[in-house]
Amino acid sequence: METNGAPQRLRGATSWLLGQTTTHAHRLVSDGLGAVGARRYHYSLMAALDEFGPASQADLGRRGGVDRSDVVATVNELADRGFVERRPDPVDKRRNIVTITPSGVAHLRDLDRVLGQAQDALLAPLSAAEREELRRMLTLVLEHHG
Amino acid sequence: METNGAPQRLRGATSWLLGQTTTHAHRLVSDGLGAVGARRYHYSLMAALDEFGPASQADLGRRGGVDRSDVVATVNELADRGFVERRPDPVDKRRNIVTITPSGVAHLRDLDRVLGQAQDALLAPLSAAEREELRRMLTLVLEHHG
DNA sequence: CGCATCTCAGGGCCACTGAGATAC
DNA sequence: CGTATCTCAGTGTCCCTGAGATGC
Repeated sequence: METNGAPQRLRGATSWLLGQTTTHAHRLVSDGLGAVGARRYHYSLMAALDEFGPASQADLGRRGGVDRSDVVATVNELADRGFVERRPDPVDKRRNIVTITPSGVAHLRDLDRVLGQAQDALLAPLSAAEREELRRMLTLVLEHHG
Repeated sequence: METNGAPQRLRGATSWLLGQTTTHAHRLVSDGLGAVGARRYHYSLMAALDEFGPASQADLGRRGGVDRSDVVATVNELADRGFVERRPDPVDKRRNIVTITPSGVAHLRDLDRVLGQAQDALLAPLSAAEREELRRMLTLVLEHHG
């Protein structure tokens, strides 16, 4: 990632800077998650389950920002490893209710630790105040487009 | 992109915010570029050519942050559309020298305009001072990891 | 009926790896 | 010899679309 020698056009473009920064973030996060056999979708879905409780796959995808189509495969993987359970909703037979297991909760805590480390590594050159300011600005942008 | 209802774990994680913001940036940029038949790699390589002049494909990839393998396909596409020329280096026969054409320069200006609009749309909720601060912090992070 | 859900198949972009041929 | 370049083939993640089957 040769950012120092990059063209001025790119170095001055915030959208490019965002992309490059996210590439670093992806690498740090994916490496960390990969070391415990996980991917980003795993974390998104388990975090949503942990915070909001059992949910249908459609709700799960909406809350975690994961596409309906990818929810299927991700829940398959999580269920294979015993981190979630998928069972039909007795009330609405279209739905599968997904529940996080105790083993899944433990795994989620591992992922929290891994992601915390990745984030510290990523934002190392920023002070605590700067990190908060960055978080605030990104949130502002997201809310504007949400 | 249901960011408002997302789990607190995600909303508070800068790496996730970065990813979400970049997703929006990607969409805006890709839509804009797609409307003129381009992709991000096209812009990276042509910007590098315009700023640094003709270069071998390896140098081009390093400057534009594009993998050696993707440079080949991208230069193919750009050459097919007449935006760059690829000819063997008479001095070092391993190399292909890639040159941007006048038509390529004109196309690059189109892309500049398109990307400027995309960036304005992305950063709409931020003041000029905030945008500069964001740019500064991202640059800081990139330099730290570069 | 319209609408939602789950599932499968597949595409597109981006980032990358490995290997081979060629030339320095 | 080791190193560098170009090219091709292929992998993996993420994000998305379309369509079918089922049930509300």
